[in-house]
Amino acid sequence: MMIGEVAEKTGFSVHTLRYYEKIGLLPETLRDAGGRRVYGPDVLVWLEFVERLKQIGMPIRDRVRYAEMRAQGDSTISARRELLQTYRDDLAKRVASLSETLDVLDAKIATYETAAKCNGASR
Amino acid sequence: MMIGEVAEKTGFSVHTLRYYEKIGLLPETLRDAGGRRVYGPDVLVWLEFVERLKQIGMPIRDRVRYAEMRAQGDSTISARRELLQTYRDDLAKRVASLSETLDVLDAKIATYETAAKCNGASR
DNA sequence: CCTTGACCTAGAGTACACTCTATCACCTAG
DNA sequence: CTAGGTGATAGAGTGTACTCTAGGTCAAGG
Repeated sequence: MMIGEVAEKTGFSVHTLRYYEKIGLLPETLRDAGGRRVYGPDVLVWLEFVERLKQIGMPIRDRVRYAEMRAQGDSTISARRELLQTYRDDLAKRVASLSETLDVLDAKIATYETAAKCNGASR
Repeated sequence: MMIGEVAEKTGFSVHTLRYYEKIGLLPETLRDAGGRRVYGPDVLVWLEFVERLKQIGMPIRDRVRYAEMRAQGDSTISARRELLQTYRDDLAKRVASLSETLDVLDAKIATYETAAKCNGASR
């Protein structure tokens, strides 16, 4: 796979993919004779996971840290577990809080609908 | 209430509160004889809601837009409802996706624990 | 051959949302 | 009456995470 295809499949832009490689979030890839990056299919799985880490609000620095540990192999497993655990617990709280906000929004929207109806009826 | 007290009660910094006023996210407040802002208790309720809008990822521009509509009164109710509805629907999707990610993380953490145990047993 | 399009690098620029600095005014307690 | 704390303004600076530009290489199709 060339970089354009990876971009298309993952939703990251070509620029972003090169940027991710530069900061160490993606491993350095093989190059073809012309110096162009050639990716294996594994990168898609990894990028999908990175996208998840991004969506839970893990800052890029920690994503890089995680990527570096992953590259170092099994010796970093417990550190990786701890890192994920921290974000997992945080995420659980955030999901709870967001669910609550969902209810608040629904209530607010409901009052707006009532208000609109009353206006409509009275005029 | 002076600005410091509002900051303490809401968790926003004094700087941020003044910034919010400048961009229109907070209404201009009354001032005392010395030119200092004097807030009523309502501002706490509003700021709590603003905080929620922030946490669901509404960009500050839309928060300001919402604040401006609110200040304009009842004529903007349906526009406000629409704006909230958009973010509500988005939020519902995000909550679902984050719950999924929570499962992914739990699974990952579980495999790390298994890996650690196996290593531990073999050594 | 030459154009088109995908790729390359290094590095500058952007958007967002604050966050801080410098410098000043005012009030209260010691 | 002065020191400390809180308030004020305008505007500069920061951190995060991209995003884009300039200037170039390379392979394939017309």
